[in-house]
Amino acid sequence: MLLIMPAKNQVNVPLCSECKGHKDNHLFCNLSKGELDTFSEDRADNSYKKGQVIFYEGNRGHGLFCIYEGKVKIHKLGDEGKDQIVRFAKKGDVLGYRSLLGNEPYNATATAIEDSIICYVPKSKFMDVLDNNNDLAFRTIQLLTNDLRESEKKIINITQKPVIERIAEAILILKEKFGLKPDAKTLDVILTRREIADLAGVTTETAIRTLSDLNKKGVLHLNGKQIELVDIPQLIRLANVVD
Amino acid sequence: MLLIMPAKNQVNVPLCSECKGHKDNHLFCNLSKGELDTFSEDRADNSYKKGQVIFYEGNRGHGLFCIYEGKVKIHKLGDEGKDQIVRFAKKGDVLGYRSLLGNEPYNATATAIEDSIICYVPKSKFMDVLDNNNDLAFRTIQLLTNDLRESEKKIINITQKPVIERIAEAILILKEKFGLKPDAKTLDVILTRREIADLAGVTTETAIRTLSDLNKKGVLHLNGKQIELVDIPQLIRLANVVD
DNA sequence: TCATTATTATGATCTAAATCACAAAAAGCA
DNA sequence: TGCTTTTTGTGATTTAGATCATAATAATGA
Repeated sequence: MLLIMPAKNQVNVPLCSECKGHKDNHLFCNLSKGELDTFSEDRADNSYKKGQVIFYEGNRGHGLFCIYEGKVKIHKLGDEGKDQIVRFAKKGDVLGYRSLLGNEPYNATATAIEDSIICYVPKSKFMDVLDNNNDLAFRTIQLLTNDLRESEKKIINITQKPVIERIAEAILILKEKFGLKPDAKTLDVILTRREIADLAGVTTETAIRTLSDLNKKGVLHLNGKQIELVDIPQLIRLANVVD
Repeated sequence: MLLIMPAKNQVNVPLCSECKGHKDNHLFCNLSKGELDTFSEDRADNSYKKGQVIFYEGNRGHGLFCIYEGKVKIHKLGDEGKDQIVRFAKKGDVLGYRSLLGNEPYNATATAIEDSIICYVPKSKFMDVLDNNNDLAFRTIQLLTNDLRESEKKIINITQKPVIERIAEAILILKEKFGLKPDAKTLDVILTRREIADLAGVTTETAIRTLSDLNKKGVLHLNGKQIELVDIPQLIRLANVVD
């Protein structure tokens, strides 16, 4: 039994109002400098090593997590050790808002999949701003509708698609979320085969075999944990994405 | 090919401000009489026969549906005719808010599973109220977090549980949503075996066999489409619900 | 009312993916 | 550095549930 303790070393993170993380249609993109400064006032900036848990399913949260640097998986543990990855989060993404807003325990566990720096903003600070900012409420609704759409799509995929299509789709989900390295081919994220299996909802062995299949077919090129997308159109055809 | 045309007969439905549908923590429970009256102004009250479609996945909505009377299934059609029921709605429930808020096409199809009367409120009326009512935004967020929690739970169930547990859970979901008849035993909803299969994510044959199993085991008593819950504790144990 | 279509039911067969079992390679650690 | 643990990889076997086939029953509608 390996005991992982969260590393609570303070690190150097700019003020929320100076942070480059929230641009485009980020949850916080329309907040005023003043509102963002409120967040910084009582903020804790923690660093997490790969494998460390940010929060556990079933526990209650009292604040919001915002990823300054790094990558995180959101996953639910079933009975008998099976794990299902629900979604990923990366730099700029906000975690834990759902449990905060619904005032309910975390519905899933968040674990760093690489060394990460994650800011924690206490509930009260966020709620104060939310109460007086309709745009923030709208953007929250937007985030939730996105998550819900993806979640419902996943249900269809898992019930109605054979393994090769689910693995293909898993690879495309990773491409969508984390993008490709400068070579424009290799996925910019490192996962174990087990994690890919947990994302696609299959066993590790099946994921390994299927990836190896896609490698033989020339759709992917596997280089250890590096996954190169050789034939993206074919990958899309295989994933047979409905929407 | 059977062509079902929506029945657009006007029926007698009270003003929104007089409607008994929104109590407890209903989405509209805290709206003022004035706000509710705005909804009535431009409302259309339509009746749908069992089997008729309220809206189709992929189409765009321009308003909100509120069920005055009846029951509805929300479902997604996969390729090759397979269908997955995502959730149900009944008297008082609001439909289509997600597509409205996210400004995106319907993510699923809504079909009446019994004769229903459903009110339609145009988008503008709803948005006008939402813009000036923070409580409504909060309640919307609440609805979304609930849906999302259920959806993610469904993913775990489908990937990690054997069929008997999924069917048991499906029956419990129906009990939760539609309750029992005055006899306190029989589910207060009529579904085909195929629909129960579509809810649990299995084939019709498997659903029939599994229900028949539960019947033999004395957990359920099947009487045509009437399902009597004989041993609820055992049903819960079987469903092995995680939360 | 009878004809047609949809639904329920059950048995036989098949198969995709899980499980089991073991070895090699890689990663982590003292 | 060598030692332990984790991860990857492949083959053999099993099995849950899908698929196929066919009949009986119930619902629908002209």
